[in-house]
Amino acid sequence: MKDVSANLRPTRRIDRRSAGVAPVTGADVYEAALTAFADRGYFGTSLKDIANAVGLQAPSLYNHISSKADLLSEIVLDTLSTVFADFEAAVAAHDNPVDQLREATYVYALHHATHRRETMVVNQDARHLEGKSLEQAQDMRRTHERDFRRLIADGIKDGYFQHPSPKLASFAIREMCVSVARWFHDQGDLKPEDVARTYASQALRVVGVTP
Amino acid sequence: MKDVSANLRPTRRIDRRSAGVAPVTGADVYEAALTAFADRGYFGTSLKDIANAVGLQAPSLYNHISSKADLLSEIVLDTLSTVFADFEAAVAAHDNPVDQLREATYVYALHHATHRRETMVVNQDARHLEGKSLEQAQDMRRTHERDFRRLIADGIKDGYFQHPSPKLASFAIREMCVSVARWFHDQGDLKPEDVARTYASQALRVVGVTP
DNA sequence: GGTATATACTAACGGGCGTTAGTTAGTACA
DNA sequence: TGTACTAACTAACGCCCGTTAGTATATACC
Repeated sequence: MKDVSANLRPTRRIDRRSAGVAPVTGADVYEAALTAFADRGYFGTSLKDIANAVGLQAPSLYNHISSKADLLSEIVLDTLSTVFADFEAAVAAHDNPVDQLREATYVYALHHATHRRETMVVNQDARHLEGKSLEQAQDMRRTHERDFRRLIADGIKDGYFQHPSPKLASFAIREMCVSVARWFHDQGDLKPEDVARTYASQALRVVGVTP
Repeated sequence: MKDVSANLRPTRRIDRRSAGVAPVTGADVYEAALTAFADRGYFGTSLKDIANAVGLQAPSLYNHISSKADLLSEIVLDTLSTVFADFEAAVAAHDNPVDQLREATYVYALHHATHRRETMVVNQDARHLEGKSLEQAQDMRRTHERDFRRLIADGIKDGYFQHPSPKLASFAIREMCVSVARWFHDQGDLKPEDVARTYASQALRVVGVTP
């Protein structure tokens, strides 16, 4: 590049370094990927999309990430482990199935309202993980599913709940919470806590508990 | 191609026409696309994947389809219009909100159990439609959503249901049905009708109706 | 002031994508 | 037997993808 007039031509793309702009961080990239993946899906998002969202050229992303797949697995595994930890804490905080289910549903619904993008990516794109990341994600999901169902099955067995099928009750309750991420919007009239409270009471209704 | 020994070399790909195999139909392609899209998503599926599934080379698909996008829009619009028609019929068949909601939930859950692939594609990939197809899909979805919510709102207003929010009740009921497509399997112990019946009664419980 | 490091850039690679063009094999019918 | 049509094939196009290589700029520290 010997063109000395380069810095005079306005058609030239500006170089982020010469523009006095703060450098992009790994967190910025993570954030942009989150938004893009949630919006258009993992395969519907290119690295160029993500780079443009943070004001970089695509190859510059590699100063912050190790691959596109790694970005996805970070999002999915972070989210799943948080969700699972929340569930365990909710159950441990109470000593009867009614309060345990109410609290577990509350934190599950709440998380899907307060972390819409993360949970949408988990539910849409976790299947596109590969290798060890996929296994880890599947393990966490299975464990959460098993424990949630067991909570309901025990509640039925001990007479707290009335329902013909722990399996169906568990799927229904969990999946109605999951879908909160699909329609909830912060600027609406409802606060995440309102939604979570209503969903917790819906969960109890599903298993036959009426206040 | 002047190689006269071509028909002697076993490494050569067989030509479907010379193999005495029945020709592929448009329905075959539709079916294969359905399975692939449901499994790996629209962007996760290549035309080569679909072609291989029916035993063709990718360009041969164009004897049966007009484009990949068209294949998606056909699946999505077919499914949405069926689902919406089912809902209308269910409501029209009864004259009180309790029976209407029970029936509407029953057919909605049933369709998600009996047409898993179709409904999964709708819910995962309808957003990737473009132009008029996207608008049509959004319109149908919005109408269904509005009518479902209105059914619940009216039921609350007239004292049949008890629930603080028609919006939340409607989302919860609809989305728990949608998710049936995600876990239901035909070879399990439950029949689609069993699941639908249980979900219908769960829906009534959500709005405070106890049998 | 010199050097190391982090962060950015451009150029380019190999590969897969959806799609089009042009050709060939089998079938139905005059 | 000749002709038209359907359904298949191969070849190839232009484009975008994720990623790597190599280079430049700004900053932090000695």
